[in-house]
Amino acid sequence: MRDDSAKTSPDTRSRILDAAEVLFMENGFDGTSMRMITSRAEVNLAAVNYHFGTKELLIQEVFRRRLTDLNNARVAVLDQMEAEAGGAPLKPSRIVDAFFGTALRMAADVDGGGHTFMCLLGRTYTEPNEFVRKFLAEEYAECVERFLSALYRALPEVELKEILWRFHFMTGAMAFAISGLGGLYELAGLSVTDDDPQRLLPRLMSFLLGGLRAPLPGANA
Amino acid sequence: MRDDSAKTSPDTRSRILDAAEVLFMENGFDGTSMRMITSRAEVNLAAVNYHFGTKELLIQEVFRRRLTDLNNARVAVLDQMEAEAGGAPLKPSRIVDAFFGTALRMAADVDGGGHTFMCLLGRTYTEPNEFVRKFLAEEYAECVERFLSALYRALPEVELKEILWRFHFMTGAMAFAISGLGGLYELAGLSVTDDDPQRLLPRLMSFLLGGLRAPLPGANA
DNA sequence: GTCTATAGACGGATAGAC
DNA sequence: GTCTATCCGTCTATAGAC
Repeated sequence: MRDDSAKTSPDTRSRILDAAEVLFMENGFDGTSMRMITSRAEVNLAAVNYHFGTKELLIQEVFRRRLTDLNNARVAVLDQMEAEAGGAPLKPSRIVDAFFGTALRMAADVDGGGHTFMCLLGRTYTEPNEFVRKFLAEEYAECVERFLSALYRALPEVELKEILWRFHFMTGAMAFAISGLGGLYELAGLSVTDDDPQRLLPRLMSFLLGGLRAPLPGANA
Repeated sequence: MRDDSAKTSPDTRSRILDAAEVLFMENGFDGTSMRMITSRAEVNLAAVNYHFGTKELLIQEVFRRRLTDLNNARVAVLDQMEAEAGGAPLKPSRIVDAFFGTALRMAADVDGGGHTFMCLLGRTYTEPNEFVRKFLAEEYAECVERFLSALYRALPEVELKEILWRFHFMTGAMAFAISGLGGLYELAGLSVTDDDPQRLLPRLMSFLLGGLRAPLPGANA
């Protein structure tokens, strides 16, 4: 998996990452102590610092491990579609699916931890912690730029700034779709969580596309 | 303001709440210590426990102080519209504006702290902390129920469960509109934050309405 | 690589004088 | 109501034996 020259025991390292992922998702970064992580992973406390150095670096690695794959997968789908289209603009629905659908399909993988990770990611989007922010921005930069310009070619009548905003709104809707506070409705006798996960993707997709293609707000002020 | 029998100095109490609001927004609950709060508020450390008891109760009061007003304002607008309509269903756009527009107008109040609070709220939506969750659910219950049934009457051809989901997605988009990770695009030479705040409301509104009225996902499986 | 033990700072909460 | 001083627990990180 990794080509570090120092071939560490993959077991300990991965168990730490898996435990940290779950606990960060459930309790946040500050709400999760090294001791909680090591006791869940059943490794020694000092092992974390041995393998990752500091808590901050551990957090980074929790993200990097999955985010690299996710964004590579997104770009790969986009590459493929653009190659097939041969210069013609793509349909917005296919671009949206390549970005948000890929993430949602990762979130559907409950056993492999994809679901946990996407919950964590959704939560982290609104965490203004400085260093996490910086790190995510770097990890996302390439991928986001590719998708924004694909959308701009697909919707030439829409200003780039408008597309940026709508991409932002779509990200928020997706974050909530995965990790949002479903419990808000429980008191109304309703629930959003005990639903067939298979239907989430089409539900979200039609919402996102409706929003993306909505009439533009009133003329330039 | 408050009719507690113990008439405490309003100054100290409010200064603590104001300081806590900002710091919770910037650093989260676990990332904010009592000492950070009291030193920002320029009050004594023991004053927090004197006025609020525990940190948890302080957190609750930070939310309760503004959320009660916000949700009352939302319901008041809805009441007014329903009274004028005299039994006829309302336009979805007016319902959406009553709920999300009211929040966004609160978020436009930067000096009075409304902006800070809405950022905090957006962040807290994805904070799975058990007791905050419970508290928010109770605070929201009445208001959300009112708006969901108003939407259901306005869109009788849409299943209630579908409306619930779309309300959820809309909430996510709004949370990001206010407090989301705008910095994700900065590396692409773009920005979503240095924009005219006056234009946010119409931008978000057309996106939300586009999503709400989007064609329903494929037939029942 | 893995362990024990501990340093050293900081957390929430409180006792008790004024 | 406001203050100082302090209890006591937990935190991250590291030193050093094995």
